[in-house]
Amino acid sequence: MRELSAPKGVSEYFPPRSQYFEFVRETLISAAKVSGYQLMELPAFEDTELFKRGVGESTDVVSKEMYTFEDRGGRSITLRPEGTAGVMRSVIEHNLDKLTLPIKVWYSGAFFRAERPQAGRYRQFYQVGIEAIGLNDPEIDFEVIAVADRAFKALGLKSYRLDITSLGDSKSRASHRKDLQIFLDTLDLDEATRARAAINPLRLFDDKRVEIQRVMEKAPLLLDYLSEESAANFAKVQELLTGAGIAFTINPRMVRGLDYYTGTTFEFVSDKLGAQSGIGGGGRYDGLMAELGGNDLSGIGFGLGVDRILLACEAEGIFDSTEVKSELELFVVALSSAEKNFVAGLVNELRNKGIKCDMAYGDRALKGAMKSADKSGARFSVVIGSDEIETGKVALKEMKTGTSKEVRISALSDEIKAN
RNA sequence: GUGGUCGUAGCUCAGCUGGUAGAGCACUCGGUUGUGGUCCGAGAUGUCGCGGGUUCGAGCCCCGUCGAUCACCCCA
Repeated sequence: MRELSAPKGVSEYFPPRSQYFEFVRETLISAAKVSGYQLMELPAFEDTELFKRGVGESTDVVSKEMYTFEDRGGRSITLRPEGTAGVMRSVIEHNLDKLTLPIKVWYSGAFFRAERPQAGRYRQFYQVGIEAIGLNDPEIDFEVIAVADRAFKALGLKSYRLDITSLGDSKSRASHRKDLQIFLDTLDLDEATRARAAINPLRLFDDKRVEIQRVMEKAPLLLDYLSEESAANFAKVQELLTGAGIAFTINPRMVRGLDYYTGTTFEFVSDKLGAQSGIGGGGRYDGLMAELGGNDLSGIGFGLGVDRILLACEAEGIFDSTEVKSELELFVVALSSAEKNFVAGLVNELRNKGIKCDMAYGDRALKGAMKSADKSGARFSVVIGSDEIETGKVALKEMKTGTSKEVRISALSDEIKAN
């Protein structure tokens, strides 16, 4: 048994798999950037109060999954369990809402939830998210969903679906909640289920037990209680999605875990994963900013789970066909220890010119050095002995074909760039 | 927080009804003088998760503990 090991439930990415993680994360970020979103780099921990007020004390995330501790000044600090609340806090704090609206930002980083780990669920996990704040319009709802969809398509994902619904405005929700409560009172539910319903009656729509699902088929749906304006907005979002060729399913039984969602709400689900199949989700949040003490601006955003998306990519075999390695261009081998210094200098110079290259370290025999050249994945290799240093010419060998070509050392970088 | 399964070399695992450990892959070196990917040969590596107990004797049985994993709750 090792003395030290990683804390329970954290994900770690190291070579060679880390390159796929990086590829996934960068692809997700690119989709946000190409749509005009700008970076917001925020702290990984915040005042505990922010999440209690922002995410909602009735949620499981806040009531039992937060990493909360007291710092040396006696302040209650919490490692961020999600990204939206922190973005809102920063926008309010720095008066970003005085700028042109909407504010469009993206973020990426680690998030923390003290849950029991399982496939695709970690205590520290990675998300890429975007927020568009200060505009309540179907076209921005559509844009946000389209950013996520574009990201998934860019990765080459196929086996995923998009569920959407609308939670309407506060009036729609209030009247629905009343009717739903009356309906639930007619049911014979066990205590645990009843307790869950008391916190958020919508939760029952998401229950995995078939008995509950069957009973809930007759329950009143929030979608039928939408105000005229909400319904019109939702219809417009659907129209835009359809026009863009983005397939979706209206799922009136969809339930999200965070309290702040209103209006358009959506979820991307992969069917190649286990129980934790949600690869991203988000929605509109009308009252959040005001709740946190800012102007009453509406916003919409999403969070995408980088860990789960990586898992989904692997499950779909995407990396079998896609080349994601940032390929090393050249591997330099010194024939003997006499040429070591020359090689170190040459490699350093080539790197200055932007050539991705590496060399054989230590005192390995030529065969061993060539083996590491092979494993490095470099496109070309060069062996340098006293002859090469004397003539200034080397045999530039293309590893895949095994053929080589005589090149002047001074022309190496140009030759490699040209190929 | 609850439940199932599992914990043997770097990795994947084998180890029959208890008699003090193996395979494949990977790794290092070599197969005569400066070239990798195939092939052949040689070599190194384990307090069998940890702590107790039963036994003449435990990797194998019992208890505890830690960890991993999957599922529930919930969620990215």
